[in-house]
Amino acid sequence: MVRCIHCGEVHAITRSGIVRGKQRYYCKDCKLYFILKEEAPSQAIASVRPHMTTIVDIAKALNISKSTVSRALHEHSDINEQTRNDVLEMARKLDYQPNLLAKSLVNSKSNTIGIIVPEFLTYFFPTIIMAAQEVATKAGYNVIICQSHESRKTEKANANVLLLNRVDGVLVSMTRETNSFEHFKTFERHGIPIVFFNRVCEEINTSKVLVDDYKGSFMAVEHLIQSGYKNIAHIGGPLSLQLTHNRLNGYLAALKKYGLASGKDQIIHCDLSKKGAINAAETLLTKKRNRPDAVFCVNDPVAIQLIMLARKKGIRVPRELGVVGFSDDPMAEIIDPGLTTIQQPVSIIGREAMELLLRSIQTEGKAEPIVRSLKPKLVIRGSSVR
Amino acid sequence: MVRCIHCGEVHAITRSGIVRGKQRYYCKDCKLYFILKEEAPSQAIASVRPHMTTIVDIAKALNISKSTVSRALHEHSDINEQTRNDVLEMARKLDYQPNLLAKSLVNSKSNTIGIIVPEFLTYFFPTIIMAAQEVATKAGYNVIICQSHESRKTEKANANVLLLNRVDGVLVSMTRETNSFEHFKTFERHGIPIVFFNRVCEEINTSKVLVDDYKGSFMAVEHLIQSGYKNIAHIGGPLSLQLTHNRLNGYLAALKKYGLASGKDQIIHCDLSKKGAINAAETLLTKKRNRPDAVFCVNDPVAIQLIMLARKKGIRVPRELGVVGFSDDPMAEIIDPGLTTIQQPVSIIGREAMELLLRSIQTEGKAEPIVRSLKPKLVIRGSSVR
DNA sequence: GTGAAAGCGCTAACAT
DNA sequence: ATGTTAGCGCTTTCAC
Repeated sequence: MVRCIHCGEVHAITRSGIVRGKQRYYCKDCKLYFILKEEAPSQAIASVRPHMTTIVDIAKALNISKSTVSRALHEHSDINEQTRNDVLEMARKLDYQPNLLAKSLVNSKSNTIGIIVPEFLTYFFPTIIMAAQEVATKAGYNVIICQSHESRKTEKANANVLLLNRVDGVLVSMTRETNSFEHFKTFERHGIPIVFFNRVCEEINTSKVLVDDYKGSFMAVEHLIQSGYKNIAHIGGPLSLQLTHNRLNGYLAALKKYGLASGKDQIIHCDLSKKGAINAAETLLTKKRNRPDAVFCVNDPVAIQLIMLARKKGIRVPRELGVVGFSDDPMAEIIDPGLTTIQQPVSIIGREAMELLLRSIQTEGKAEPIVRSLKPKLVIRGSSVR
Repeated sequence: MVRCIHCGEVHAITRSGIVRGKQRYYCKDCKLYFILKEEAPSQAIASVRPHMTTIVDIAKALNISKSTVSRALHEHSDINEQTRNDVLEMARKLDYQPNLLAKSLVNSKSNTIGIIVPEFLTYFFPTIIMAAQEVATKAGYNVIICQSHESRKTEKANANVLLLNRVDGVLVSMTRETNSFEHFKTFERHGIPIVFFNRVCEEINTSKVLVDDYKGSFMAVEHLIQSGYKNIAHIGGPLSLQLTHNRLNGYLAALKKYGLASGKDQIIHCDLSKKGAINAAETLLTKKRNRPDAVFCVNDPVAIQLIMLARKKGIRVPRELGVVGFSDDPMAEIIDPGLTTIQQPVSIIGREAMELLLRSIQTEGKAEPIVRSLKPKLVIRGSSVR
C-alpha cells in the first residue's frame, strides 16, 4: 500500500515506470509523480516538484511509441492523420510543454543569442537591445543580455558564460578598454558567429553595424560654424574606442574646411563617465585665455554635463557657449535649452545587427561579412543657435 | 546552402536523415524529401561545426572512464590526486568547456532565471535588472530578460518562453493591464518560484518587494502643503495597478490631515505613456476655474511632461505651479527647475527581489513568502519650493 | 506509417 | 579510487 507523499491518498496511486531502478508512482489526484525512498523519507519531498509531461507520457497514454509522438508533433509527412490528431489532443490534455533544453542538446543548437553591451542605463543600448530582441524573438531565438560594465575582465567573463551556454551567435558592443580580442576569437574558433555594433572590433573580420561617426561629427561642427561660432572645442571619448577617432576626425575636417584651427588644448578626452565629463567641462570652461565659444561633445550625456556646469557658472547657452552632442538622448529634449545633437538610427542599428547575425547563423558563416554604415541626422535645438 | 529541387527555397530546408550514404533533405514548404544528385556524402556531414571537447574526449585521451573525468572536474572526494591533476591539465589542453545544456538536462535545473518587466527604457527597470542580475550572477545563475511592453498578451507569451526554457524561477513586475493571472499560476503549478516586485499581484501568495507608495505619496503631498501650496491636484496612473491606488491614497490622506480637500476633477488618471501624461497635464493646466497651484504626479516622467508643458504655456514653476514626482529619475536632476521627487531604493528592490527568489529556489518553495516594503525618501529640488 | 534503438553531453547509483 | 550503466527528454536512423 502506497500513500501519495503529498495528499496521503491511497487509491489514486498507480505505478508509473521505474526511474533509476526505483519504482515510480503517480497520484492521479495530485497529478504528481514521486519515488519512495525508504532510507530517507524526508528526501522523498525533494522530488515533489510536479512532473512536466514528456513525449513519453503522451506515448504511454496513447499506447504508441515516442518516435511517433515526436513525428506527430513536428508535422512530419510520414504520419497518419488520425494518429497525429490523437497526439495533438493528448498533448493539449496533458499540458505538454516541449523541453527546449533537451531539444537543444540533441540539435546542438540552443536557439539562444547572446548580447554583450557595456551597460544599459542610458536609453541608447536598451533601445538597441529592444530592437534586436524583437527580431530575434520573431525568429524563435531567446536572448541573454550581458553587461560588461565597461570592464574588459567582465566582458571576458560574459563571453565565457555565453560560450558555456552554447549560444548560437553573439552581438557585441565592446567596452572602452577592450584591447585584446582573444575572448571574441574563441567564438570564431568554435564556429559561433559574432556581429559587432557601434563599438566594433577592427581586428576581426565579421559583420558590423555602425553609424557614420565621421560624417555625423562633420555635420555637427559645420552647423556650429554656420551658426557663427568661431572657437570650437571638442570633448572626446577614450582613445581606445574607434568612434572617438572617427568623431574627432570629423570635427577636425569640418574646422579645416572652413579654415578654422583647433589648438591642442581645445581637445579634451574623457572616459565617458559622469565624473570624467564634468572634469573635462570644468577644464574648458575655466580656461583663463582662449575659452571656447562652442563645444562639440562626443555624446549627449557629456554635453548635458557641460550645459549643467555652464548653467552653474552663469555662462549662458547658447549665447556665450554653443553646444552640440551626439546620439539624441531623450534628455536632449528635456534640458533647457534643448540640446542640438546628432541623431543615430538606434532601433535600426539593433535590428540590422540582429538580422546580420541571424543570416550568419543560417549560412553557417559561409556568407561574406557585411559592414553596414548608417547615416546620422542633425537635430537642431536651442543649444547651438544664437 | 541547399535549395529545394522543387521550389528553390533555401530557408525551409532541414536535414532529414541519410539515405544510402547520402544526405537527405526535407523542404517544409513543399513537404518534399529529396537527395542532392552529386554531393560527396561523407564530407558534407563531417564538416559541420568545430567540435567542442567533451568529457569523453578527455577520458579517451587519458584512457580512463568519463565518470572519473566528471568526478575529477567536480572536486569529488573519492579521486586520486594524480588523476585529478591529469584530468585538469588535459581539460585545459583541449580547451574543455562543460556543456551547461547537458548539465541542465540531467539535473532538471537550468540555472537560469527569468525576469519579466513592462519595459526597460526608463532607467527604473534597467537599474533594478542590473542589481538583480548581479546577485544572480554571483550565485551562478543566468538571466533571461523579457519585456512585456505593457501588453498582457505579450506577458503571457513571455511567461511561456520562460516555461519552455525551464527557468528555475521568475521575477515579475506586471503590465498595467494584467488582470488575470493564469500564466503566473502555471509557474506555481510546476513548482517554479515566482517573486513580484514593484507591480505586484495580490492574488498570488508569494514573496514580493515593493516600496511603501502610500507613505511616499504622503510625504510628497505633505511637503507641498508645507511649502504653502493650497490647491493640490494629482495625476495618477492606471487603476489596474496597485501602486496607483496606494499613491492616490497617500495623496488623499495628506490632504485630509491638513484639512484640505480635493475635488474629483483635481484627480486625473493617465496610462503612463508620454501622450497620456501630456493629455492629463493639458487638462489640468487649461482648467478655466480652480486651476491647481501644485500637482503631485504618479511618477517622474509624467511630472516632467507637466513641467515641459507649463514651460511652453509660460506658467512658472515653482512660483505658479509646484510639482512633485515619484521615483527620482535621472531626468529630475537635468530639468530646470530640478524636480522634487520621492526616491525609491531602486537597486535594493532588484537585489532583494532576487535574493528572495534564490531563497525560494533553494528551499523549494517550503519557506514562508516574505513581503518586503521598502522606505522611500523625499528629495527636494527646485520645483516645489517658492 | 510505426517502433526500436542510438545518441546529444552529462551526472550519479551501483558495482568492483 | 575507478569503471559500468542507466537515464535526463528529445531527434533521427534504421528496420519492418
